[in-house]
Amino acid sequence: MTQPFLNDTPITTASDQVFVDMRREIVEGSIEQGSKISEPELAKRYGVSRATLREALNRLESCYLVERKANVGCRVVALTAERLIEVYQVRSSLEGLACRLAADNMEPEEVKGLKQLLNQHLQTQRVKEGESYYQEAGDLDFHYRIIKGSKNAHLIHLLCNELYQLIRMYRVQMGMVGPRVSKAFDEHLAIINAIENHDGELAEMLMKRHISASQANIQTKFDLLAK
Amino acid sequence: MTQPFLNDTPITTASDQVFVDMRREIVEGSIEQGSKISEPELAKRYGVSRATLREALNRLESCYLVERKANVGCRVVALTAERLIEVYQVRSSLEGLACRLAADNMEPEEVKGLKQLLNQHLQTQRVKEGESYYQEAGDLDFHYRIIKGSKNAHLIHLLCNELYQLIRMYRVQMGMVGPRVSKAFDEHLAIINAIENHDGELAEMLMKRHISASQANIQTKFDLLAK
DNA sequence: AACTTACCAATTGTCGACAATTTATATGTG
DNA sequence: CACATATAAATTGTCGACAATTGGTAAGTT
Repeated sequence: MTQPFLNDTPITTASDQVFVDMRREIVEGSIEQGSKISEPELAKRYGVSRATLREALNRLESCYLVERKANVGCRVVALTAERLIEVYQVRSSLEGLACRLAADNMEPEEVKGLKQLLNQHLQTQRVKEGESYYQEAGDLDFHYRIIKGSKNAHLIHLLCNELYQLIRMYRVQMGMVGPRVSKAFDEHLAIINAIENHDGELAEMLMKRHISASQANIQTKFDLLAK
Repeated sequence: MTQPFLNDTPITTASDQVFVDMRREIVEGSIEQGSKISEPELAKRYGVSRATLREALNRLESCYLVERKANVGCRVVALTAERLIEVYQVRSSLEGLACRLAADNMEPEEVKGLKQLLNQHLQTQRVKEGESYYQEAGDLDFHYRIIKGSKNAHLIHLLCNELYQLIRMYRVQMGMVGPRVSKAFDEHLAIINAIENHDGELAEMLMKRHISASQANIQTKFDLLAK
């Protein structure tokens, strides 16, 4: 399976490696959300100089995982309910656009691959009940392929390289509850059909709705924490 | 008048200054589009070390004005017709969203200010025929205020700090032709009315259409160059 | 005890130098 | 002469050290 949203760009330089490593740690939560980042400490930990670490921090800032203040320093982004809403409003709009474009621009074999992915997804889901990892990766791959199907390089970059890391962070750290899985499957199916019929308007609407449902799901976690 | 999209964040550090200076030069074209950037050369020119310059280059990359390749270097973005389409598809989607949100979230006095701006715009336009600078700034300010009126911090950052510099670059270097001015005024007026009536759906649609018209206008320039 | 001020430690910003990589030039071979 | 190879120059990536700024601590005043 393609590894979605884990950046297919080759890791050539040392700061690339630090960037990828830190990104993973932040998304997965082993570097805690909202925590302050000490440049000397992390530079030592990754075995690089501060210059290299700062290069990585800049890249992390570009994908919204850390926030910087001049002469003060860096903090890991905090996962708040407010930010979730803001980010998902943007995501819904952009991925709706991607889906509409995909309905026009996806190649037949790409659509075919998408269908195969969904079948595979279905089988995996049946066999491994409760095991959420594969479902997670499968869902990401689904979105990933549609975004790429838009053939809009700017949009692809914006979603895959910049925004999706933060979305993954919410999903990984807040988690997804169970009953959503089968519903998501049906929604994915409907979206594929719309794309196959080149019905961009419908595809966009279905994708937006699908993402809204996903948002509501995560929102639940915040509501539970607040009570 | 508020200076839209020229970043209200205070300039504290040296790399801030270089970033702002270079940004202006790139947007205005005095650093040519598509040209290679030599770090040693520019560092000397701005009187800073390469580390400081590279910090600025990272920020410029975040707002899509330069592109980087590992071990190769930096190039100023090239203004192509394809990219224009891609960027404006994204802009239309996001600013449509902003406009819809603004219809719900703008304070009455903000709407009032928007109307005043439009009146001011009208007068300026009558007095200074052909003088496109004020019209340009006025139009940017108009969009700027609506985006801020969305009250979505992530969206505001995305549009004002990241995307709009590239859009300004197209506008400044490709230019806007004449007859569009008065039409744009009418379109602005219709958008304000929709916002005032809290008709988000209509406001979004009008904004998208307004931006499409703007795109078509710039597209004309490319078509002229191609013949 | 509360508040201000001065100092100190720690952190970030910036610099110049070195190492690694790429690009251009020159040399050699079919 | 075209092409591949090797060498050299230039550029980017990385490092360690110093300067500037910030946040906290302690001393001092009312």
